[in-house]
Amino acid sequence: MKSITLKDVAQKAGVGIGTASRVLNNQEHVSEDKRQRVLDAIEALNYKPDAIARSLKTKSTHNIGVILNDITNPFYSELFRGLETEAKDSGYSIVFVDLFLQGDDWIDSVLSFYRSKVDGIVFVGSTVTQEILDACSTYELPFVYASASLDLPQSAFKTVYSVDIDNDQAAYDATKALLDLNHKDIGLILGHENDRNSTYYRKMGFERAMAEKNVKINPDWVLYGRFSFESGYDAMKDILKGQTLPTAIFAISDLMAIGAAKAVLEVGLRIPEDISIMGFDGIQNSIYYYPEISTVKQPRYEMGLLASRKLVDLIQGRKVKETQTVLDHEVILRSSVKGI
Amino acid sequence: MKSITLKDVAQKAGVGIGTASRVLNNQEHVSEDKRQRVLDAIEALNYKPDAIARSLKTKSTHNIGVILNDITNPFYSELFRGLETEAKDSGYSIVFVDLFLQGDDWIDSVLSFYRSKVDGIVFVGSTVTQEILDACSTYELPFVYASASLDLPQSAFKTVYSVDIDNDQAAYDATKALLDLNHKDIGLILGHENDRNSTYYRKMGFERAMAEKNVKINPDWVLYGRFSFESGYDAMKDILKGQTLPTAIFAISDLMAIGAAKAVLEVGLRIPEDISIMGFDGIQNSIYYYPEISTVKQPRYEMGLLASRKLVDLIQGRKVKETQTVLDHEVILRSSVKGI
DNA sequence: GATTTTTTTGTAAACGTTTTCTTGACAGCT
DNA sequence: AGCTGTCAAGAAAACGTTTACAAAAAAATC
Repeated sequence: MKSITLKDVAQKAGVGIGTASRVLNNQEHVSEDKRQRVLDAIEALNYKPDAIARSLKTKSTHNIGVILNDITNPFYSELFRGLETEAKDSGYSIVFVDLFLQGDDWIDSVLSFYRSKVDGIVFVGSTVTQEILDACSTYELPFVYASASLDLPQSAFKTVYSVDIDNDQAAYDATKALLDLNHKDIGLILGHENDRNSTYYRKMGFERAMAEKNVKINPDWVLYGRFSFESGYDAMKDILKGQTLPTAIFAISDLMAIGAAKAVLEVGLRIPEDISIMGFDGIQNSIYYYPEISTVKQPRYEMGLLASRKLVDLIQGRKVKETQTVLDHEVILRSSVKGI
Repeated sequence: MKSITLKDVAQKAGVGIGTASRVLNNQEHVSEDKRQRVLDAIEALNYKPDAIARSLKTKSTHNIGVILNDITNPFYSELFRGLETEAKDSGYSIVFVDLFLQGDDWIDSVLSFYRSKVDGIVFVGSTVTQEILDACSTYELPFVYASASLDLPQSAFKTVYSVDIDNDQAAYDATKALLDLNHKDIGLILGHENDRNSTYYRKMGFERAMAEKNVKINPDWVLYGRFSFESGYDAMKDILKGQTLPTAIFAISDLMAIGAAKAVLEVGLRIPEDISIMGFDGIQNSIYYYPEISTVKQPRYEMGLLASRKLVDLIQGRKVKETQTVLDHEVILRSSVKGI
């Protein structure tokens, strides 16, 4: 079963292969007469151009590589949806890698993307490191960061395109919301300990808000997790073992907030009467928990969409207006939080 | 910046391009001497073979297309993880399409996969239709269904490879568990109404268990949702409006079960004292809800893994032992359920 | 009507591999 | 020494496009 090529089309239409190609990519310099003949032939033979052969010539696969750490985390899957939809609309396909089970080796994935010849890469939720920058630069791969913080000397930033919220400010706002409700004993559940990404900046925002009101931070109530249900649950268990308890918990992911909430309820304490819970991300889940989890909502779909759009602009050599896009966040108070 | 090709390598090594290629794909018939020279040249030049050019010759991209309906649904994202990991381990990359926002047009995606020349396709959660079968057959694309039911005359099945649980039996078992706890007034929250996929079979299992115990089904308590939190919540709201209430709810996804649970708690009823809740899928979420949601656990990671493995076997022309693989499910009773 | 300019067209050369052929070398036989 | 068979290796064709180039045709100019 031989597949039909452009040569067949040209033959059938009685034109040269060059002309057929020009019609296919509707370029100029072809008479109306022949154009129609070629179009008819394409139709008649049900010809579909071979993307591989085309890529070989044009050096463009119309594939975008996406690397992220945990597609199972609703925040990422919702962001990813934005990415995918927008990419599709621009005529690009997504080649996907989840690093969760494959060691956190971002560089290796970049290499593998280079080998498979994607047109560009979106890094989701990764810290920007010099190493990654270098890799992308040697391979001449355009790239965009989504939901990622920039852990580099300011000078290196110029070339780095990203879409994110202001994590410091967002955490500040959330903490402030709790403080405004007269909470002073606030626990903090963070992400990965050595992470210079969101964990780092949200911690800063928390500390800033606390300092501003001259509220002491109890180090026993500041714990590190891994953004997951489980880690939030475990962290809260630890806190609950202590002599004194906080009146509010700020977990920097909704998943951890839900895990923490479960731990609270399990020991017979009430939310929000005994302990208020504040999450982060604004995933669907947070509304459907009972009680509803207060949160800092990130525009995750839009974040993915913009990252995609930015990368496509970069790939196609269009001028990109903003290098770093900072989207708005929103503190949403729900029944998991009450004042004292 | 010119990229280095095999020709450069051959030149540097002082051999013909054919020999260089043979070394690259470590084939036979090349002397140890030259082999080493070529290897050195590859190393020295940091040569990376061009996947596109290779694909053009070999007619194989080492890409696998995956189509699913909602990556945001944890059941799918967890299954997807299995898929992705296993594919990667076999040297394949995943090209991903989520149909959620793009109309449920599976055929269109098949066409687009054909154009982009994937080596095979995994359909996740789709009903097997003749249309899809035909499309894959005309395009000569190997494919595997994961978590999908087969809505076709038996004769057509022979060619269809799939990995799933026995949905009818699983729903039967879950229902039976409730019946064994003396529940008789059981509500059922299903998926999409006209779906001939899991909704259909799980409904059958439910009815079978009820019939077996001669328990009447109250049609007011049988509602259709869309597998999401929201639809479960809405369905439960409807049920709660009625004069009489069921003592147990069986929702055929954990997301809907959680949505339903929220509706129950919201009106001041208790779980499980007033109403027991049973979900389906066994996602992480179900454990971290409070109270913990009982469920029918599907081996979703394994399901993805096996689907991947099966497809790769198919692509590489290996003999595949089972056409239809049926994995074990497990009814897990947790605190959302109690007897009466 | 001859010349120039512009447009259309087909041919052929890429793109970077794999693979088929052919040749050459070398060893193992009589 | 001649013959045969095996193996190594280079040259060249192929994969299906795009595109540069040159030739031909058409249109425009004088």
